[in-house]
Amino acid sequence: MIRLSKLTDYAVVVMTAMIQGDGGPHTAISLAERTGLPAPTVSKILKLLARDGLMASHRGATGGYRLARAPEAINVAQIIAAIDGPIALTDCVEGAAGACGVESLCPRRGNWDRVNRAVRGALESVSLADMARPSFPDPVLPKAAPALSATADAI
Amino acid sequence: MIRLSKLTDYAVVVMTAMIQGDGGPHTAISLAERTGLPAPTVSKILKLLARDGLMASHRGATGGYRLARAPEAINVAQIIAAIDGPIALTDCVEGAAGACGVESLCPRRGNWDRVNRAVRGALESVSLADMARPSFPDPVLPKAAPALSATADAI
DNA sequence: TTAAAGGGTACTGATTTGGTCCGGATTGCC
DNA sequence: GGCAATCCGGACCAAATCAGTACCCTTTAA
Repeated sequence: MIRLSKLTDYAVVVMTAMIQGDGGPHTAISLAERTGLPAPTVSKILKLLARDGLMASHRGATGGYRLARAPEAINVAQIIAAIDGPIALTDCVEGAAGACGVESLCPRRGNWDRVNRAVRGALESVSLADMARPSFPDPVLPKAAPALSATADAI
Repeated sequence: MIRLSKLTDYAVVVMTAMIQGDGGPHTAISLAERTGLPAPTVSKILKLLARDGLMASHRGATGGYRLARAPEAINVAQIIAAIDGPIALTDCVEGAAGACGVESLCPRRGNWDRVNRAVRGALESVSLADMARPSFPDPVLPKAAPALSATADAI
């Protein structure tokens, strides 16, 4: 499976929890309590998100975090980039010559880039607001197959 | 970054090498020599691909592997599925209740599924033939500046 | 019958990741 | 204006996962 770091999953949980709260700043502790995640982990996630400008942090006694933008203006690709770094499927694009071994086959690098772009576009099309919206009854999903999500995941 | 296993990358290299050879069966050894990859690793990859029906294996003294289908009929999603298993970004869809912690936030699970479908569609749209085709207008930049590729990878 | 080649299993090492801790900075309160 | 409480920031450490390797068995053509 394509592994998306667990931290990224947690990040969506934390950000969703912030949307559901009031507009005031949220402390790492309060978010940890509400999500059930360990406090240091939440703190780490918030730090990464703030570094990439997705969060606005305020220090001091009455400090805390709050979303830098509206949930509709934040997409999944940005969250993944903040936690896991740039979205790329292979490290062949890193520029490391030794990793490839045979350069004659390396032109496929351009094709990997095309795949990366496609995946990135798919991730950018989903906003944080979409993730927060329950939408569980599947009213809008086109082909859905709701209860069979496990089956749907298999290729 | 979204980590795609290195084995999958190697699988594309090996399959590309098979296309470039003649129609006859390829042994794991010969493919290892041509790609520069370690022989046991190539053997492991070929075994996985054969198990999923992407390769046709022939045992015995003059045996070897050959593509089960035309390169146009094999897409990247199938290769990933053969090596890494089903394509899913999070293990929240696995059905493990303990992993989520708070069930009230779990409705986002349905949204992750939508993201998974989008990514899967992007991967299915690229065939092995596409990956083998150079399609590299700029053959110059074998190992160019790492800074360039890094910029291209950034969102 | 022999040799060559795929198929399977188990083990080891390394890389990545998740989790934890401590120091520095800021602000409200006395 | 000083103090103390609170919170952010970076660094460190342990565990899990994964890539890679090696060995042995089965199968099949020569």
